[in-house]
Formats: sequence, structure tokens, C-alpha cells
Amino acid sequence: MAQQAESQPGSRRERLKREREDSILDAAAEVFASKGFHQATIREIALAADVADGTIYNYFADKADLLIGIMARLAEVERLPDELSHALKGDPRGFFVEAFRHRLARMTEGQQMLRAILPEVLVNEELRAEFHQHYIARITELLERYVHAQIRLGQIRAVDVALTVRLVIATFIGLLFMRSFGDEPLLSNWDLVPESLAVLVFDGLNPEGDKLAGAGQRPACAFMAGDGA
Amino acid sequence: MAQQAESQPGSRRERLKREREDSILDAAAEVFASKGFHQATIREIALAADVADGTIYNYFADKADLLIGIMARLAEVERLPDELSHALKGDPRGFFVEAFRHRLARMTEGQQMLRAILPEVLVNEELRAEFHQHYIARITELLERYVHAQIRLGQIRAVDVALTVRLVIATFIGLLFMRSFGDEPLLSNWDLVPESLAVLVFDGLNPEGDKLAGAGQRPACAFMAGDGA
Amino acid sequence: MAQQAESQPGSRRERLKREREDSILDAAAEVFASKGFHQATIREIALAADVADGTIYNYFADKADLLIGIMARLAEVERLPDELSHALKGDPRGFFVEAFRHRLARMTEGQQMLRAILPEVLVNEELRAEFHQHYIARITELLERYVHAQIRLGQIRAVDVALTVRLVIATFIGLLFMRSFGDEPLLSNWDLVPESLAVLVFDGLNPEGDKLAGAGQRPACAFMAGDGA
Amino acid sequence: MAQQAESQPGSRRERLKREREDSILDAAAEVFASKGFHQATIREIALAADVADGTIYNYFADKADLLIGIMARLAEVERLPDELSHALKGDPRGFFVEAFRHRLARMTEGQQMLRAILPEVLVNEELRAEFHQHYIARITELLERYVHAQIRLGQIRAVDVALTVRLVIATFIGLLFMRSFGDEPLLSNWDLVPESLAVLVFDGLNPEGDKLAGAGQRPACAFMAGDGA
DNA sequence: TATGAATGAGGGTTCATTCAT
DNA sequence: TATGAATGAACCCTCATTCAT
Repeated sequence: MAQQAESQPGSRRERLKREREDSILDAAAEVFASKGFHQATIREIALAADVADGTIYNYFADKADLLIGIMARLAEVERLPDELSHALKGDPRGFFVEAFRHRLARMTEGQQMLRAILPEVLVNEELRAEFHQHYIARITELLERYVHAQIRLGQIRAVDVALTVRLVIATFIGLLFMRSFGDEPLLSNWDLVPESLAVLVFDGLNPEGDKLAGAGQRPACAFMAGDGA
Repeated sequence: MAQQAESQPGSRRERLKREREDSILDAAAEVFASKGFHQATIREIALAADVADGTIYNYFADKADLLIGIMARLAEVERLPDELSHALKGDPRGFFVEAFRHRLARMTEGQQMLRAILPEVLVNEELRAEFHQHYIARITELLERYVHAQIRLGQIRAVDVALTVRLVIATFIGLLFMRSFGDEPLLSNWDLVPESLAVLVFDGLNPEGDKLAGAGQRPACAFMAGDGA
Repeated sequence: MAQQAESQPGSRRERLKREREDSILDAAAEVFASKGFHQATIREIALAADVADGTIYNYFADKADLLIGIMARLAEVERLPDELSHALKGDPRGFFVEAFRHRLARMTEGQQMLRAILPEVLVNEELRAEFHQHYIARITELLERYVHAQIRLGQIRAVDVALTVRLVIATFIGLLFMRSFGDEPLLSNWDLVPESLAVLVFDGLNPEGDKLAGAGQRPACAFMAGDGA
Repeated sequence: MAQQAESQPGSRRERLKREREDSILDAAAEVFASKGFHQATIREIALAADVADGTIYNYFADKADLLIGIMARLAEVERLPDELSHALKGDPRGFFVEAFRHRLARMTEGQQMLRAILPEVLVNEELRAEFHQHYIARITELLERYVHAQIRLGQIRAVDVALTVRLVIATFIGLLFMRSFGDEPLLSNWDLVPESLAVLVFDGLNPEGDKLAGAGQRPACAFMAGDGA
């Protein structure tokens, strides 16, 4: 019966195995996030997962394999399409603000994982490919499709989609870092970022944009308020 | 007389010392860049610098201090002000393209250093502060001053300067990572990035921008060419 | 059943663990004693204990912890109370001679340990406290109680108990050192020391003591025999 | 002229050399005393002596040689004979109290040197011999001669001189350690030690000694006051 | 399969000593 | 002779990984 609930055909044993694997990954993610990959020790992870050191090696080949596992699982959980499909109905600007706001809010977790994973990813070929495939590639593809669609709809003008999308993603990644560095103005105005970004990305810095946007160009002004710090 | 050529009053010994320190930093940078901070060993660095292990500790307190040294030296070399002052005369868009192009060109070196430094920076409190102060803070301040000036000149519209500047820097940093991940489209169109960025940042994605820019809006089209990959 | 012989409930694993810890301490004691704390290396100790270097750190926090372990074990073995209670029935002088003789006989082992431990103890705050608590304090207390009792019984006259006891202990410690220095006269007359000490401590150097002691004052003469060197 | 003041025939150069050697030994003594032999580094000593590291090696063969130098110099300074010859006129008990008091007062310095030197002495054969010869042997000889004389004068009874003297010296050394361990009762009653020792050594613990000493046996009572702690 | 003690290679760092200047 | 930078052997300790139970 219990098995029926499981979509996987897995026996009790298999399910237990997956649960154990999960709890190890949970522990690893937690420890990696808080101390970084190199500073984290297998023992800590084992402790956090409430298993013995050796047990971990029954599920993962080595320490780096834990990272791959974490990434794979994160990617699995990601449900960007949902957000997109839902927001696709609105205008792009709204979508951007929405999507960014949503993403930026989740950034705190992401930031930790980034901190945990990135150093190693930058250095480890295998992880790098994995990371690119799981994250960069997927998001890039989604966004590209979206932008293409919007261009076709006349909602976005005919820019270089591939590059533009990458620029946007780059900005997102860069913001993660800026946050990590504890940049004050950024932190205190964190919730203004999505709109500021929207202004930048949609309206551009070009002053003549104002003429278009009209008097209602609230964002540009609103941001001025955050100009302090 | 030969000494006169030296701006430093340093004796031969002092000069040698500085040279040695430099060669150690060179070696460290090289090794860090190629293997990452943790994978790099003092012995390797010493070998690369052609000194004994212990010698390194006559110049740097510990391994992490090498990173700080690398950062400090990079920052010293940075002469952003010059670029800025020279480009300040032109219009902002030209400046951006120019500056970005210049920066992006230098990115390959920077990328290595970033790869070497950043992972550790993300994890090490002390380094993080150092990094922020040396890079983020300096560049942020310069750009803020520039954007403020341009706004006053009416060349850029009244956006939230602090945030906007940070978004631009974030984009820059993010691009470094995208490159590190070996994203193909980005790599093959690397020289198109500056203009693509300019379009994004100045004209915005807003399709109405086209009306302003006129039919000659070359960049937007140019990027399309790079849409392949 | 075999386990029943063990007072500890310890499983085989626990017993093995204790044995291993013991053999490490044995090895450490041996190496420390022969080369001194600083000259001893973990590798030597590991070698002597027939374990891997790392194994030592599964049992002891660091090198200094080995010293503490040695001290703790020594203290555990010490059963001064037994000696005392048994000898308490006799007269104090007999007890002293007895106790000292017993102690001095064991000194050879003790001497090694002392040589191993003391130098470091003198320099290391933590060890010093530990040592004082385990040895000095315990013995001091025992002797004080004994002397107090004897004074009450009129067997010892009313001296400053605290100081006197410390003087006696000091003499004992000092003898350890004299031996360590290889003082010849002391070494060749080692077995005469207890009585010589008894004369000194009980009869005093005061010549009038002779009148009391009578012609049979053997000890004083006996020691003369050892006057050689 | 200045040379005339020097008893040594040494030229200016020789004098300077000796001064330098002296200041190095001063520095070494200071550093050794405060940190122990092993914890002290040549650099610290050089710094304290205001010379370069290498200079030390122009005067001393190696680090251990500094210890030998210190010991040799200390021994040179020791002027026990004076004390003895001066106190020889008085009765032995007075001499003992006097001598001990004098010695115990100087113990603080001695204690530091002991702490500095002893660990190494206990382990280093060469130093051990040196130490014994310079200190133990000399003092032993002096005291032996004195006790012999006093026995001949009938001031001290006919004990085993060699052993008794060694017991006294041992007590002295032992007190150094007890102090080092920070034994409270000992520290707070430090100035009562000489008399307590005199009671022990001259009158003995034998209660019948009281009869001889008479009611005026102040010391025994005085010590009782210090029995607290 | 879980355990966790044992392993031992490897790394950062120290510091006595040397030697070119 | 003084200097002090260079040296590099040696050491303590960590920790990923293995494997007997």
C-alpha cells in the first residue's frame, strides 16, 4: 500500500535508500552552504545527516559527488516554467519585475548554495559542465524562448536574443555576488532592485526614454529615493 | 644614477625585495588561477616563483595573505579614472561601449584572477571586506560620480544612481562567470557584448525605443547575427 | 562470560579502544621519557605504538594531551592511601622510612615520567594546573592529614603542618632531579637515602639530639659510611 | 686608559666582543626565562639583544650553546663562598636560616632560569653535565666542607655529610618546583619557609626534641600560625 | 548495509642555520 | 664582523577514504 503512494516502482528498500540519500544531500547542502565546500568535512556532513562517515560513501562516490547530487536535486526542484507560463500572459515588463522579484527573494538560499558550490565549480571541470547544463543552459533556453516570443508579439524589440538573455542572467548572477560582498546600498534597497532593473532593461538610460514613458515614469523617480546610503 | 631612474629611494636590496615579492605574487596568481586556491600548494607556488617554501613566509603571513597581495596589486594597477576622464568627454553611450570593451578585453586575465580569488573571497570574511573595498567600492564610487555628472548634463536620465551603477557592475561580474562556465554563445560573440549591453542599458528592451532610435538602430540588428551559437 | 570478568560493561570494541589508548600512552611515555617532550615526534610515538599517526588523534586532542593522559593514568594508579593506612599503625619514623623507601624504589620509573612530563609542565599553564591537582595536591592532603593525626597522638611535635609537609614533598621532588643529574654519591648510596632523610627529618641536625637518641643512634653512623662519593 | 680598567688584557675589540656576547646572553636569558627554551626563537633573542639573527652565531655555536653560556655566566656570578665565610662565624642554625632566606629571596630569578633551562638540561646530556658541574657540584662541595667543619666543631652532629647535604639541596630544588606549580600555602607563607626548614632540619620532628629546645621553641609554634591556607 | 576506527598522504607553517653582501 | 634574507628539513595535524566487523 505504502508503495502505491510512490510513483516509483521502488520497493521499501529502494525508498529507504532514496530517503537516506536525500537526508545526506540535505546535510551536505547545509554544511556546504555554511562553510564552503573545502571547509566542510565529511564528518560534519555525516553528523548532520545522522549517519556514519562511511555510509556516505555507500551513496556517493566522493565528496565532489555530493555537490553534483545537490545540483542535480536543485535543478529537479526548479520550476521556472511555471512562473514563466503564468507570467507569460502579462506584459514583459511586468513579467520581468515579477520574475526578478521572485528570484531575488529566493536569493538568500541561492546565495548560500552559490557560496558553497561555486568555488568548486569554478575549478572542477566536471562540476562546471554539470552546473552549466543544469542551470545556465536551462534558464537560458527558457528565457530565450520567452524573449523570442515577446519579440514576435512586438512586446520587446528585436535585440540579439542570445546575448541579451545572457546579459540578464549575468546581471542576476552578479547581484548574487554583490550581495555576498555585503554591499550596503544594495542590501538596504534590495526590494527596489527589480524595478530598478526593469527601468534599466526596458526603458534604458537614454534620457529620451522619458518622453516616451511620460510623466508616469514612477520607477525612475522612486529609485532616487534609494539613492542615499 | 641608475637609481635615479627609480622613483623609489630603495637600495638594491629593497628593489630586489620588491622584485621577489612580485615574482611570488606572479607565481601565486598563476597557480591559484589554474588550480584554485585550495588545490594550490605553497610548494607549487614556491616552485613557480623559484624560491624556497619558507621564503614565501618572509613576504606573506600565510596562504590567504597571498590572495590579499594579489588583490592589492591588481587594484594598484587599476587605472579606471584615466579611462573615465578620457571618455568623459564623449557621450555616455560611447563611454559605456568603450569602457566595457576595454574591460571585457582585459577580462581574460581578470577571469583567471577572479577564478583564483573569488571562491575564497566568498568564504573568507577578511578577504571579502578587502575585495569589496578594493574593487566594488572603488568602481562603484567612480561610476556613481560619472552617472551623476551625466544626469546633470542631461545625458542620462534620472535613475536611481546607486542601484543602477550596481546593476551594471553586477552584470559585468556575472559575465565573468558566464564566461568561466564556458557558455558557448557568449564566448563566440564576446566582442558583440559591449554593444549588446549598450542597447540593453541605454535603449532598453522597450520596443518604443525604436521610434526614438530610428531605423538606423544598428546594434539591435547586429546582435541578431550573434544569435546563433 | 569472558566479558563478565571485565568490570566495565564495555563490548569488545570498547575494550579494544581502551587497550589502544593504553598502548599509545605507553608509547608516548616511553618516547617522551627518552627524548623529552619537544624532541619526541608524533611519528615516533605512533611507530612505537604501532599505529598510524592519525590514529593518535582519534584518542588525544594533540601532543600535549598525551602528557595529560600520561599524568592522569599515573595518578589513577597511585594508591598512596593504602600505603598510608597500612603504615599508620607504626610509629611515624618507621612510616617515613617505609614510605620513602617504597617511593624511592619506584622512582626510577617515576624519574622517566618526570623527565618526560616536568619540563613541559613547567612551561605549560594547563599542564601545570593538571599536575598540581593530580599529584602535589593529593599527596599534600594525605600527608597533612597524617601529620596532623600524628601530632595529635604526640608522635610528632607541633610543627607547621602545611609547610612541613611541603618541605618533605619538595625534598622528594628535589631528589628526583639530583638523580636525573647523575650525582654520583647520591646514586651509589640511593638505598641509604630513606634513613638519612629520617635522621634529618626526625632527629634533626641538632647535636643535642644525640643525647636523646642514645648511643644506639645507628642511622647517623650508618650514613657516615655513605660519605664516600 | 680605558683598557687599564679592564683586568683582561683585551683590546678594545675584545672588550666589545665580550660586551656583545654579554648582551646576547642577557637577551637569551630573558627570553628563555619567559617562554622556555623551545618556545624561544633565535629571532626573538636577536631582537631583544638588538643584533641580527646571524650575529648570534658569531658568538655561539647554536641555540643550546646559549644555555651553556647562560649557565656558565650564572655560575661565575655566584658568590656563595662569601655568604658562607661570613656566616660561618655564627651557629649553623643561624647560618641555615640566613642562607636559606637569602637563597629563597633570590629564587624568583632562579625560578625563571630554572624553568628556562631545566627542561633542556634534563634531556641534553651535555647541558646536564655542565649544569651538575656548575651548580650541584659546587654547592655540594661548599656545603659539605661547611658541614664537616661544623661537625668537627660539635655544632652539628655526626650525620652522613654527603647525603645530608644532598638532601638539603634537593629540598631547595624541590621548593623551586613547588613554587612553580603555584602551590598556594607555600606561596603565601614563603617567608616562613626558612625557619620551618630550620626546625625540620635542626630540631627534627621528633617530639622529644621539644624537651631539649625548651619552652621557648618559638619556631615550631610560629609555624602553626601559617598553618592556615 | 551501516558503522566508525584506522589509515597515511599531504599541507601549511616554523625556525635554526647559512651565507652572500 | 654584522646583517637578515634565503633556505628547506621537519613537524603537527587534518581529513577523505577504506574496510573489518
